[in-house]
Amino acid sequence: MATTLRIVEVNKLKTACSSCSLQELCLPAGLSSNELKSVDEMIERRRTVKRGDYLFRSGASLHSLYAIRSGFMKSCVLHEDGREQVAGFHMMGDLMGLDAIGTNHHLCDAVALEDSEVCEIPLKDLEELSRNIPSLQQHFHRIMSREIARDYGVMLLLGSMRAEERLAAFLLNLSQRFAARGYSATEFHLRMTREEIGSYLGLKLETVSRTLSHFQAQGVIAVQNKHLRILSLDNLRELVSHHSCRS
Amino acid sequence: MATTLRIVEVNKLKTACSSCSLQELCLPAGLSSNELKSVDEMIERRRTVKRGDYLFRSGASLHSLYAIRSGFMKSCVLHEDGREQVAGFHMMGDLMGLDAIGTNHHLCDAVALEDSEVCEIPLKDLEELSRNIPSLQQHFHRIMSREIARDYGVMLLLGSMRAEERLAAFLLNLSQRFAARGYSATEFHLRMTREEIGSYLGLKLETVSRTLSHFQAQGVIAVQNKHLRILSLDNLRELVSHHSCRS
DNA sequence: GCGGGAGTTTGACGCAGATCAAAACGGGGG
DNA sequence: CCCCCGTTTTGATCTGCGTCAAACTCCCGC
Repeated sequence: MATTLRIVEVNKLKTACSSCSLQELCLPAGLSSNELKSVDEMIERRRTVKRGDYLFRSGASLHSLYAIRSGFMKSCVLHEDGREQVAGFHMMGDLMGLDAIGTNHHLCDAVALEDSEVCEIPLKDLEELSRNIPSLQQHFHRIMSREIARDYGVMLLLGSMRAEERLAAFLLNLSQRFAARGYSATEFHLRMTREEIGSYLGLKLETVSRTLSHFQAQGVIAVQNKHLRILSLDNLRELVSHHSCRS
Repeated sequence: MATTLRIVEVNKLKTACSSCSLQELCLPAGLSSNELKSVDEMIERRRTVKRGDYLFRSGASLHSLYAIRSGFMKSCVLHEDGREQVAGFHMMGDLMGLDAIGTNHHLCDAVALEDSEVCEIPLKDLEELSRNIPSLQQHFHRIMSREIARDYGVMLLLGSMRAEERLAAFLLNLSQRFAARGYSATEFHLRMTREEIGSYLGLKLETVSRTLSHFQAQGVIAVQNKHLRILSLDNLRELVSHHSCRS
């Protein structure tokens, strides 16, 4: 009996927000331990998504938001004629599904780029809970707002940067996000293909490949297949703005 | 005395949500008349913004969100090197400032493209009120989510459409939004310059001008300066997808 | 009504990045 | 361990849109 109990406890611990290393990045950031418990109880279940599988599809009705616990995902917007565009790459601590609240239907696909784990957060419960916990409400609003801010950044990138700048900005963004999660800011695996990078950046895969080669020739980065090492963050930062602008 | 009272009442009526024609589009959509009254009391003040003036500037700290009551505005994201990009055009019923909640600082400029009136909504009050009125909370979330959805659409446009498609999509979007507000879907004034359209669409003003001329030559629209008439919504819709794709 | 500056149109030309093609690489499954 | 297919790299060529330039139009203030 005691043994059984302990096992249950351990299992709970393994997946509870209160023991999750992403606590401070994720939805429950800044909550008291009591509040954390409420959030914990709200999580419907943890779900694993195998590489290549869909977490949700465009058009599906919204059940829950998903907090990424581990892994790496992309979201793709679809155009009726079949064109698709990567709208974002998502990693641990990110919340997915925010675009679906407005219509109750997802308007992008979410696909795992490596085996991933997500926490399923029923929207209704989140709304109810955030009515009772002001700091949760506030943090949820901040998360949505940050997504809007991120999108503005992407619009700036797509609308007014040249290929080199886009790619440099993209690498810097990944670097920052890995660093914020305790990983190296200068050395990481690109989980996505060149084509997916290109789609996200509004470029063709050949251009992505050429530009990476070019950065390597300049000594700014070292790429070998999906493995990337940034040799000079400063040079990369310069590349984002100091190259012959076009507007 | 009675006269004075009546004048006050009339003034109040003129600006109260309960008598505002945008009720159903704006923040208080779907509220009971009692709830409407609470929202009304929350509005700090109405403010007018003259053409060319800033409603808020990038970097300024967030005080309030702004609901547009009348007029037309643009929001511009700034790049450190001076480049700027129009991130959106906003009209009556739209809520501005959502991007600032995440950091408490605005990250875009909001500029009036014609004399405009806005309702100032202190974020703190909105958060408090939406804790007590679930349908307000829900609608606020929907509004934020719709902004994210809109941004995804712009990303798709900037990342994978050619010039003609972008412009056609832009005109259709304006058309829908005017129609939703009770104006003509096929005839309206372009409040912004060709350069601003170009900035929003990731094109140069010359390309915007040429493309408009081209649409006119095809008989899809009639433009004269800022006055635009759509001759065939269907043709315009075809232009969005059916032109030689590039991905 | 007239002058001037901002906004728009149109043409000629150039270039960044798309497209086409083909070879090289790499890693997952049998 | 090897084979195969998806991914990546690199080169050659093409093209849509940017750039530069000049003329035209429309307001708005005087």
